[in-house]
Amino acid sequence: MFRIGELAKKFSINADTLRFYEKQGLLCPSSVAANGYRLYSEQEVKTLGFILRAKEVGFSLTEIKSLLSIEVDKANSECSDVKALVDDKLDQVTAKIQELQRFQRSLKRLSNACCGGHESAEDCTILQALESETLDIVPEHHHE
Amino acid sequence: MFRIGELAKKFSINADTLRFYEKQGLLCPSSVAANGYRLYSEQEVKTLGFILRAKEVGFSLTEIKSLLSIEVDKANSECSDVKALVDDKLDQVTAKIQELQRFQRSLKRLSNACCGGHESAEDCTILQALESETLDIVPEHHHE
DNA sequence: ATAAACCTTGGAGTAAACACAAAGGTCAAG
DNA sequence: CTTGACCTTTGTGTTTACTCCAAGGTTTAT
Repeated sequence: MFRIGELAKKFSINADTLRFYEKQGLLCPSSVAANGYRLYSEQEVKTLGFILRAKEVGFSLTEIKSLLSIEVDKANSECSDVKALVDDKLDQVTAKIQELQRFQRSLKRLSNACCGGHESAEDCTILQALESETLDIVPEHHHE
Repeated sequence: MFRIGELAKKFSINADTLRFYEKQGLLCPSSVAANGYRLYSEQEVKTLGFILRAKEVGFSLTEIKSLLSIEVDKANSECSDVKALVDDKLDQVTAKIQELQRFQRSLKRLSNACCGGHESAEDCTILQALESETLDIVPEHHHE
């Protein structure tokens, strides 16, 4: 059995995080000692590993709670339940990537259009684009 | 001159958002009427457009504040200042995309390994992978 | 005169995932 | 017997970008 600090150290996380997960209903100690200390068994070690791996692939704590509720009651759950959670997450992640890629394209376009030198920002193409209603790059204009 | 509700409507945003931007130091009304109503001029219309376009390319309000402080003092700023903000943002966005793509790859791997059918979750490859210390897909095991 | 549709300020609430601080109990070592 | 390293609970703070609410003043239309 592990005390909270031991379990935390084992996974390089904060003991507060374990208390937080407990409050969120993700990971409860298997027992509590007479002195009030939380005690965790090998089962909780496994579950915590599960939680942290689920985090590694992008699941939120709420989603992990859903995964865990299936995990503890596998017999009454179906593959499709699990896969649905993964596929929902996949859709979310894909949508977010697409949004960020739009940002990335726009930012690259702005960056490439700008000389980035010590010239005055008065003629900066980036600022001009942000001023333009269409976010367009204004063609270079040479002063005579 | 526009009252707050008029300006909000013009840009399809909430009047509360304009008050919020004001509190954040992004957009102040050009004057206040005798009755206390905020009044916005064409200049603020332009600035609000600038703010919203900067948001469209992914800038946070804090970053937009930096952009605006350059925008209002172009003469004493350089292209390099503006480009640095864009390039910093580009790096952030790129890093975030990479993180999400790692999630995406893992999630796809999990999804593809799972039958997603009405089989019991007891043999679900997704759960097995999350249980495995290495997040590996466990090869299919047929019961005899 | 009154109702609707504005406007004001101030402050609270939301999500996410913790980190941290305060005040105090517990335990092993020296 | 005291020190230090644990542990407990409770509650607050962080970040971002709003959104909403309450209580009240103003304006416009009928």
